[in-house]
Amino acid sequence: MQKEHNLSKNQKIIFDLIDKSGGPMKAYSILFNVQKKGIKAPLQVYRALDKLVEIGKIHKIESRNAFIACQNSSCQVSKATAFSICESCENVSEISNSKLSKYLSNFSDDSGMKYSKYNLEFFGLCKKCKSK
Amino acid sequence: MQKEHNLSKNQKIIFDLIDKSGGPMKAYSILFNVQKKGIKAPLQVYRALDKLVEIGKIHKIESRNAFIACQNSSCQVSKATAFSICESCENVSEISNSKLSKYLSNFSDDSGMKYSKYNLEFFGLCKKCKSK
DNA sequence: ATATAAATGTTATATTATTACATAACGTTA
DNA sequence: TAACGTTATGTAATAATATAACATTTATAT
Repeated sequence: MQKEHNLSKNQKIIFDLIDKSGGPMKAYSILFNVQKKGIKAPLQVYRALDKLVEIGKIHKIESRNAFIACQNSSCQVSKATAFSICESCENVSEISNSKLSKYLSNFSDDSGMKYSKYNLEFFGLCKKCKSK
Repeated sequence: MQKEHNLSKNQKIIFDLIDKSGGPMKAYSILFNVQKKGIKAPLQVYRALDKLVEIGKIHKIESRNAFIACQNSSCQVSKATAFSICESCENVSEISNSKLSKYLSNFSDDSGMKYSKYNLEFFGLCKKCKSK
């Protein structure tokens, strides 16, 4: 069970925006969209994003410098994330596949390193783009 | 068998630097280091980096905005990459584990999307940092 | 030789993210 | 409720990462 976090004002505004957008959003696009709500500076956005990432409400798509709302209600606070990214339309969706997450969470190689976190990004063409 | 690529002058200079460094390097640190060799502008660095990534001689560590020489002689031109990253000392190494790469290369979910590429980054503490 | 593609050089600028510092709101517990 | 510590906010400046646009040169393949 995930801990309830009471989002602050800025955190709520920014989370709602990302969540409603249904896809990944970039920090300065978020900034532009929330200026009418009084959030005027990049740092205000980045601080909210940092917190939202920390508590697992959003994830950063590293290869795109963009942020997406967590689509996985049982998300383990961003410790194990996987995304599929269409290289044509840039659609992103979160993969929740228990076999995959088990496999990766338990993965260990011969380095003797124990991994506490991973992020996986798959790339390809989505159905729509493939059929064009 | 990997195709031989004849690196251009700038590409060679930049690849050699990254390769000799033994770890990930950031673009502007590369720029600083090659200025004595006549490479003066960011774009010259980024162009060489783009090409080196394209042909699989280096990989980008997305979560760190850094570039590392491919440590895997049989690397499939950057279509399938996995790294382990120490969150304390920032040491990065490329994971080459055939089971893992087979598993991920063949992975497909119920989206009907066929993935042509993936990048996986594991995070944790390396042996040295763990024992501190 | 000549056409074509690839690489280079240069300037300017766009995009992404953080530092530093001051203030306000919130939550606890004495 | 007052005092304290923590978290969040506001604001300005700047650092770090990356690309656009354009001119020229070098390499490669007929």
